[in-house]
Amino acid sequence: MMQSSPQAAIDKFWEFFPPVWHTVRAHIHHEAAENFDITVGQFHILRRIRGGIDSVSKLAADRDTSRPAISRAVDVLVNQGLIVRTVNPADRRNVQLSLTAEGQSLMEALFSNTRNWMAEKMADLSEAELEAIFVAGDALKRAFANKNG
Amino acid sequence: MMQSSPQAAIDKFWEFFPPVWHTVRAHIHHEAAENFDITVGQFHILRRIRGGIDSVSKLAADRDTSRPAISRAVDVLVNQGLIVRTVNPADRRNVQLSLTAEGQSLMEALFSNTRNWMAEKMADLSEAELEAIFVAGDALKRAFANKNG
DNA sequence: TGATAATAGTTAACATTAGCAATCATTTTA
DNA sequence: TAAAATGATTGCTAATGTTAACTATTATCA
Repeated sequence: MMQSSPQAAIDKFWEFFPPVWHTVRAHIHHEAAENFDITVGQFHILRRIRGGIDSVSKLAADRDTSRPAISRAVDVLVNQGLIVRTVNPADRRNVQLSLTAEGQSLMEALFSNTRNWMAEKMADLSEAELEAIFVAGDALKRAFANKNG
Repeated sequence: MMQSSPQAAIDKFWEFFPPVWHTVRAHIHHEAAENFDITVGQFHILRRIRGGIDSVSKLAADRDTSRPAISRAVDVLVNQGLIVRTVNPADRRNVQLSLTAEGQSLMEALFSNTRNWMAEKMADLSEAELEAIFVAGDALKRAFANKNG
């Protein structure tokens, strides 16, 4: 094959990454708004809290946004009953965020919904292609998903 | 290997796709704001115009956003001298958008900058991994990047 | 110890950007 | 030709982001 120079891989990246992410994001946007009454931004905050990113500062760092923006978004989610704030007794400045039972079941429903949709879309991928997603995913994560952005 | 079920591939997708995209987006955000004085949203509009998506309606459809939002963003870019509006003589309702010389050179500089940054990041990927990016990219594009989002 | 700095989070004021509804001009359809 | 549809823009309102200032708590260090 011998087509796989880094430059060509970068071209390929720009060919598939934005449209694929856009499609997935659009699906979540639609589902989240239509069936679960949350925005994509809220979804991504809930997703991170579910993944253990449990403070305003960590969320702000992880999303590359300001603390005030997160603080307000958290306000809304608390009022919606999806997450709770708990003061950390070990450091009373720190407010730990966690999903409520309702928040958890919402996320599980939304994830399961999205997984089913993705599984349909990926149904006719070959074994080799699925394997390539593993290899490429690990490679890209190693190359890009590290601390120094 | 035999690990490559669709379900496992979906897990992998969620493991690498958001953080990788976030890192790339953060780099562009930083470069675009710091050195070129445009926002990420503006960058993505310029990128699409550069790719031949040349009207407000097409941009709105491609970005899954409203025409008014695009129209106003275009206003800003026109005032910045990066794009021009040209009424299409064949259909005078249609306003065709194109990059000015300045817009073109800005995009070329930003792309080249980003390519260099990506090439550094991807420098130590193996030949097999680069090849996997091709296969996985085509597969994901086929699965997700089609008209019915 | 006690003053000072640093950290976590929130609030305030302001700017940007998004959305929907309505409008204008132009083209297509019946 | 009259009515419907399309492309683009503008007015108004809501959501979201940013910086600066403020409160409370913890860490530093002279």
